[in-house]
Amino acid sequence: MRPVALVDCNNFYASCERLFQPRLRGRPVVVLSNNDGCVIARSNEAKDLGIAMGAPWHLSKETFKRHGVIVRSSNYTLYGDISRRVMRILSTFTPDLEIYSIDEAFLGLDGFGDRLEAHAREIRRTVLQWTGIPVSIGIAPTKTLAKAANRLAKQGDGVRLLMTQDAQAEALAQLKLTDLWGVAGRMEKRLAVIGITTPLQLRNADPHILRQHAGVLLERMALELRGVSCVGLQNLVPQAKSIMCSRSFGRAVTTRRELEEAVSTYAERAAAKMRRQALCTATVQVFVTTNPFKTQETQYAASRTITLPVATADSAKLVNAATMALARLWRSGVRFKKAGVILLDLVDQSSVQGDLWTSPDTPRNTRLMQAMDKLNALYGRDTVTLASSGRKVRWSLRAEKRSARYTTNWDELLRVA
DNA sequence: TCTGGGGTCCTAGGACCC
DNA sequence: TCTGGGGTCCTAGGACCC
Repeated sequence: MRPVALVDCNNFYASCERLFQPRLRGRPVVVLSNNDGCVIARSNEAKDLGIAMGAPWHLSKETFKRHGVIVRSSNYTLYGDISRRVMRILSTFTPDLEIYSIDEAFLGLDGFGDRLEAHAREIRRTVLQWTGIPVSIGIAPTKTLAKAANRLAKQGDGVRLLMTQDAQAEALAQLKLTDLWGVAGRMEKRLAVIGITTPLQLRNADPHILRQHAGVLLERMALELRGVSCVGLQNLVPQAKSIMCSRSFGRAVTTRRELEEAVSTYAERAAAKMRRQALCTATVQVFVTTNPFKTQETQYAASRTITLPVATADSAKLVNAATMALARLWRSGVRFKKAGVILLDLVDQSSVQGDLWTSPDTPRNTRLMQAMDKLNALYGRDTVTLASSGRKVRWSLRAEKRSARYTTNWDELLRVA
């Protein structure tokens, strides 16, 4: 049985804010989302006041004031920086580290025998001492159980082991279904239909019945709750599969021009983020929604996907595609509240290459520069590399998974472009 | 007036092909 | 009047996570 630890920073954003402002310690602190829209982090004191995750600020301002709640706008640059420091420390404790989110990591802890708990306490002490961030650690044979252990660790003294069947059963008996990793409101209702209302019932349920009525994820979860590991540790950071940029509007948008401007900006930002990861794509999706909180207003939510003939990392082409997708979503008279652009089917720019033959009549350097110019125009600046031998120029870009083709035929390349 | 943003995975159903 | 069936691919949408 290979023990897995989940290390989770307590109230991460709120703890980060406290690092540099000691006066925040011991007081209720909340951190707000992007446009100071809603609560995305709470200190324990704020939780004790009953402030809910996701609570809209404009509805709770008065209550916050009354209780002396300290409110901060979010500072993602700071949180990212502190996160990297915490993760670096964790990486010194094990070679098996999976950074799961900005404030959580799974650690493989093989070979510690009965010193597991002492080791966990050492990790906890070190992170706190070196960064000032308090963490909780749950240890179990599977990730799902480690998650549950972590939740109980937070209620206790910061470390919780669930390495035996007895300990696991006792722990699951203390939790609600929705405390489990992967069960939220909708799934809770679906499980209730087949008579499952507690984590222990889920653990003991027939996996085949679960798969039929609640999907393959729940089947896997039941196995994980029994201590059968189905979700392995990933210590390599996987390549992104999609990159998104989206925003809610401060007020409803009703003109096509405004909506187009917003979507163009998002497409550019998403493309820039994609290039930073040396990826490119042929698939651009745009989505729009009305304000779901205004239930008396007519609701509209839709998305459209455009597939380009060739993959690219070039902003202009992606913006163009996004605009085309938006044209199919536009409806006059609709009060748009949010829009976004998602780049899908991302692939490595360097994973595709091709050969082209240049004219022997021009000097080699000129030929290369001409080739580079053409490829840059096609795929976006700095996304193409060339290597030449004789008249042959090998260019590298990216492979396209489904829809985009690549070709070494200049005419077709230019026509497509 | 004011309710986040960035992801992953799964599935239902339509299009299309033979 | 009767009006295939099976397979794959793709899209949109749902559910969940932090």
